[in-house]
Amino acid sequence: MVQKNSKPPSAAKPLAAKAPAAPKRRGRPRAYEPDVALGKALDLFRRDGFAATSLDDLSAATGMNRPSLYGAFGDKRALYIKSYQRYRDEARAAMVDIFGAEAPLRQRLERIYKIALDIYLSGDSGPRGCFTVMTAASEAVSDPDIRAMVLEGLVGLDKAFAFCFRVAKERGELPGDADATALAHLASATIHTIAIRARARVPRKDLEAIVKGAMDVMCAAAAPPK
Amino acid sequence: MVQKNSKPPSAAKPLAAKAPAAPKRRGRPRAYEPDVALGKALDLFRRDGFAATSLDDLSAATGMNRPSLYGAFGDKRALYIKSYQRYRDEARAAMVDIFGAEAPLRQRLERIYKIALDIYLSGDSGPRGCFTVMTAASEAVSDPDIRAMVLEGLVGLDKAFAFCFRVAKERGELPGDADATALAHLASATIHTIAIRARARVPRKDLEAIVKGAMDVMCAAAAPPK
DNA sequence: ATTTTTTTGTACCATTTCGCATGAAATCCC
DNA sequence: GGGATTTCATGCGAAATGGTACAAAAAAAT
Repeated sequence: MVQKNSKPPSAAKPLAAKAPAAPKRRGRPRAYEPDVALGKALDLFRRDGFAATSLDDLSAATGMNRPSLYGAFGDKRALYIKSYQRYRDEARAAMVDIFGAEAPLRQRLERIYKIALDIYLSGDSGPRGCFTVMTAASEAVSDPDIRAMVLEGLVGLDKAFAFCFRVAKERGELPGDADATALAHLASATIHTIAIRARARVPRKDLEAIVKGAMDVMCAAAAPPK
Repeated sequence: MVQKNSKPPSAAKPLAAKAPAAPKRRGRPRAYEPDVALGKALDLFRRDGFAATSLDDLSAATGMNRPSLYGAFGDKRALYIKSYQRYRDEARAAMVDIFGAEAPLRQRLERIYKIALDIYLSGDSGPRGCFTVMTAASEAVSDPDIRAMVLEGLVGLDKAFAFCFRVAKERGELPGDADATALAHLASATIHTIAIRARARVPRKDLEAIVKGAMDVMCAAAAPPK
């Protein structure tokens, strides 16, 4: 029941850093690091989904006993939501720089998909896929709050890609009549398809081939076939 | 505990129709129609996934009590697999004619996506998405047999689309240097993305717009921009 | 009518699940 | 040190879960 792997989560609260070192809390010190515990919970939820992940599993994985879990995160649903928020924050953080970068379109796409593959294929017990896709496909999507988060994640990705393609058009990397929105949806669809295939244990090499083919088509308008 | 909605499943065993009417079984007649029961089970699994669907739910939905369920289909996992097989059979049957049709590429794609949307958006309690995607995203994918089925479903769709695009190339609807495999993966990806978005309750109109944009891009090579 | 065969319906079992109550433990403040 | 405060750890309990035993029921075969 002791937390191993207490790697500092790199940035618990990057902004408005109150209490940077030791806030000197009053009672018994907690035996867990909320951030790493949430990470473990996220890992479990990603692997097994909401319903198939029990509090016992979560307790074992986080090193927290059930009452501590409950006190720290609330009930299972709340923990799931917090896990999902953390996932989105991390994924967004990993991609936001690239989406806003100055590099040419093709290069940005390559970087985005590389990160996506890294995220989807990591995991000790098999590839983990995309949590947004997992959640959308699970029964959790019947929960309006969770569904709203899924929708937000989906359109957020669409918008980021659309921004990319719009910038590329302005730079002349794509012809003026290219449909940035349609290309963005295709780019998102490629994200989704590799997330799904990763879960089915399609090897990375194959996924990379799919990504490459998709990029070729999406960037094709840049170099008209004739 | 009585099965309503005993609509004839249109074709229980279309081929090799043994015992067409009354095989005169020997014991007490069963109070359920295996085909409609399996359909109900499929509906439940599609809505809630494997883990969140209990035998009580299945029993209530099928009108069969638990021992009958067990006797007819085996345990929960076996029932899930049978449900998935049925789904795949139906989806394949709905699409196979179109994939092999003589119509021009664009028209065939339109028809395929129309059917996909019909499948994914139907359901009394919300859109149901694609069972293959659902299964891939669920914990059921850790089961090797189920994973193999998922993989088969994914590559089956890829191949069907690839065939479409290859035929289109031969007919001159696409330039000779078009990458049929890459286009097929994009076509599958479009299927996947609308399945996911349907679960998030994106309205049909929006999904149709996504499909249209994707088709425009995929068929773009047919009419080179210049 | 009796037997045989198949299915139904009820009830049950062992296990798991989620959530919480309760008391012990560890730390800070005085 | 004593009290206050926060957390840990054990474990309970009610409900749900997957699966099954067993007898009654319904039909055909004899």
